Amino acid sequence: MSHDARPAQPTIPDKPSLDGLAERWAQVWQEQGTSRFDRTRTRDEVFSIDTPPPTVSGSLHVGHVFSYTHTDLVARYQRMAGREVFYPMGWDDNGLPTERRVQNYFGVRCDPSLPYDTAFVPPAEPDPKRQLPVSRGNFIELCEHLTAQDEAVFEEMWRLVGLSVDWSLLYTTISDSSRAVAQRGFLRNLARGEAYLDEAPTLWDVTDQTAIAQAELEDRERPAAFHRIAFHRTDGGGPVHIETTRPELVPAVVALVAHPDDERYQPLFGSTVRSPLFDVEVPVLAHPLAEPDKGSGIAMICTFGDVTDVIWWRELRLPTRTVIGRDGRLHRETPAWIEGERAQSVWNELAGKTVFSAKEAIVAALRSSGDLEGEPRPVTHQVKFYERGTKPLEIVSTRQWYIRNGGRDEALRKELVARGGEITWVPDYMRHRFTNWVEGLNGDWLISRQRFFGVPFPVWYPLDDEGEPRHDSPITASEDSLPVDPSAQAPPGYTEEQRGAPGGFTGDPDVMDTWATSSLSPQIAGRWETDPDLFSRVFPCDMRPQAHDIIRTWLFSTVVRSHLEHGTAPWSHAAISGFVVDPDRKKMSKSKGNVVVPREIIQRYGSDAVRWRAAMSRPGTDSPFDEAQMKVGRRLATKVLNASKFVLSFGTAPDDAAVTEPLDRALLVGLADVVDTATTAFDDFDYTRALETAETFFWTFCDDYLELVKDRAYGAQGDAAAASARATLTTALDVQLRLFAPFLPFATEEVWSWWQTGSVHRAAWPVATPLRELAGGSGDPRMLAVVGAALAGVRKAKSLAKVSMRTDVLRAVVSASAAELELVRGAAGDLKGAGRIAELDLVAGDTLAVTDVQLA
RNA sequence: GGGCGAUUGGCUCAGUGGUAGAGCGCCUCGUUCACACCGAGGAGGUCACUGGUUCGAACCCAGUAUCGCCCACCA
Repeated sequence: MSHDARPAQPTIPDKPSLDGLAERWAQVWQEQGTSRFDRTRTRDEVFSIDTPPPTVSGSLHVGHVFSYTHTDLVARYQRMAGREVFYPMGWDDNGLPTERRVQNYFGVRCDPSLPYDTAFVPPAEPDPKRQLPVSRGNFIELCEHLTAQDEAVFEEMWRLVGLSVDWSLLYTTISDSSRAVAQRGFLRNLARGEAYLDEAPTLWDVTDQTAIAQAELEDRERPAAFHRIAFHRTDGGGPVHIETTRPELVPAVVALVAHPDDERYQPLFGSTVRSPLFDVEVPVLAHPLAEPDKGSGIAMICTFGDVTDVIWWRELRLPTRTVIGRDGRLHRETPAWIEGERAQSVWNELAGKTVFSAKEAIVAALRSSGDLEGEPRPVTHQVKFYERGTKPLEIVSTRQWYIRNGGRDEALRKELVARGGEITWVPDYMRHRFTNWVEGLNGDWLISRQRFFGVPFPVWYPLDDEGEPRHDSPITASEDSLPVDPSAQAPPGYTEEQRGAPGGFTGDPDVMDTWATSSLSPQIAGRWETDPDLFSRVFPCDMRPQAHDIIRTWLFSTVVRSHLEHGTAPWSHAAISGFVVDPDRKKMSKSKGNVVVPREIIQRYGSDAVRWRAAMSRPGTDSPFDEAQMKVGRRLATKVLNASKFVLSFGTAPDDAAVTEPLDRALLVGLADVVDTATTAFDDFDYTRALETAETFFWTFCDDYLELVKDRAYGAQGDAAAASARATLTTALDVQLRLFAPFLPFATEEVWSWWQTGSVHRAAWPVATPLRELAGGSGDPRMLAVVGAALAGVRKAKSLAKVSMRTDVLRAVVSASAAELELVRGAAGDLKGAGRIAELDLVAGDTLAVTDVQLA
């Protein structure tokens, strides 16, 4: 309250400006530790936020700015409301995106077989077509070098946007402590049997040459063609035609399959057929997944053309005949099951070719052998891609690490759905995305990646007498040795000389997927197991803010890890942001070229304006980018500066000044209601409603209240009436600045500095009761609206007469109901002053109207 | 195929049972005594459609259509 404040000598600029405010105040907040977390506060006093660590290898677009601003709005509110806010920032710098950026930026690629080169310097002019092979150690150094640069740019942006994070809590996902957390989490999973190694068909990206998890898939439409191909019955019957979009997989066929009820094929069940060109004998089998109305109703099962093949292969216990390698090309060697001169010569045409070229070659061969019936029939179908990839995924059989996530376990799946149910979702309907995803899982979580810049698995494998690794008995690192790098350190009980030697050991060559680390962000930020005191004060967290696109990845995997390790949901609230989409409502993406660069927008309109626009997009809702909206936010921020300057120009009232005038009391009571509404809204994470409420009131305050009382505040109605106005003005300003502080941190802090001490962001969130008390327990909140309407009537008369608003009015008549007239009468002096009305008559009427306006 | 959301003035969106709202844009006028990064006033909508419930429906129920997003084992 202004009564408590001890205003410093106000130093108000003649022409207040938004320019440069962000840079100036961001600097001050940093120096004064305005957002510093006090870790001595108890858990119930703390509001902890599990901030999304942005991927630093990309560039920030305006959607990131909006989403992170949403978090900051809540953080600033909670801090003012008295909670000690734990608000860290993290950089997600490990993983494939960083590797790709390094490959392109420096023109290199990682070759783990090379030795570390201490004198290595990256090529001066990277040749994108000819990537220079570098050792794993040099490659990782380049990753670290480039991410450090990127992170500095990100941090500068966040300061400019005004995120009130405690930068002393900054973490990176590739740091020693994050690697230790990820490895510890993994070792715990392994010890409890939740992590396991399995050799299985795996979705494989042939470009990056790594396994991919279900959560990273996306379907894309691709043109394809059905090829109708003849298989030959071994009992001498006529040909059996299958239709396939992948004729290049004919050499990988292991069976044909039709629906058990399909009468057309029932006679064939149990018999065998021979594949065209290769003459490989395969059984004809029945399985309910085969759909009679698809293609010819009978399909060839290959190892592996798609995920259905994998299911058939597994359930029908079929052999494995892989023809596509990890590089996406057909094997160079002739597979063992391909025998005979003709089969061999066909294979020679395919060997080493890409899937695309092999398809052309085999179609030509099928056509000349007469096994292709008719012409291929073009279709469009959905093909699985790695979400960051450019080529369709293949399925290859590999040994990978998995973590149980309910994908193969009904009981665990139910537990995880229940955990999701414990979380308060903002908005609530987002919980369906979570449930939907969990219930649709069809396998465990594949966490290993055949890459380099990531967290290594803290395990080694003993080598048998032939030097072959024994994957069934991994040697694990001890927790106190973490982080470890099994490619550079020997396991307990071995020496480095035994690496690779028979009877010795070999390190696990893989790294964990990014999500296997970032799913532990609460544990990383809260320093799990290395600082139990801190962890107990921040975990489980109060809030997980994030966008809706990564519910299936980051949100879900965090729930999995927390459930398995701690037996709890990781947070009480999940606040889901929407996207900023382009004006055509398409998602912004670099490839579409519709990305809005935040720096330019911030420079043009200012940080507060951009934050205002972010706050106007409600949780979970996508909103189109519209530059015109930024102007509205800028106008508000400017108005705050100018109106504040005006209010303060009246001077503050004496401490014992009483608010006596009915209009002043009405304003305070109305403001008290606004405070209640905004507080409730913020408690529900509904920052948009909090802003709208405060903003609507503020414009009424400026347009009507300020106009009505300024004469009185100057002293036109005597000292007591002036003191009442001044006390109301300063109190209302003080409260409104605090209401706006989360949204417009820079403009409000600037004004605050003119007349208050300390930061507005460490001031208390306003409460309603003192406002109502200052209003003397009375005050009719309708009064301002009614008197404002009467003033509008006078303005309208002047507007219609096309005269200045400053034109004097000789006489005006206000007609209204008795109750309304009573309200107008209470502020008649103010109304006459604001309208420049000499004589004001009040007469009874049905609805409020201003008539008989006689202009001078 | 399953799920979720949306459909209100030219645009972006509030409004969850009681006489259609805001901002932007548009039109008119004013203005340098807080604010031209300004002020005042105005025009503009049968609330996607069809039924139902109700004294009363933008709002509740059932269905339809269109759009968007998420998910799915489409050879």
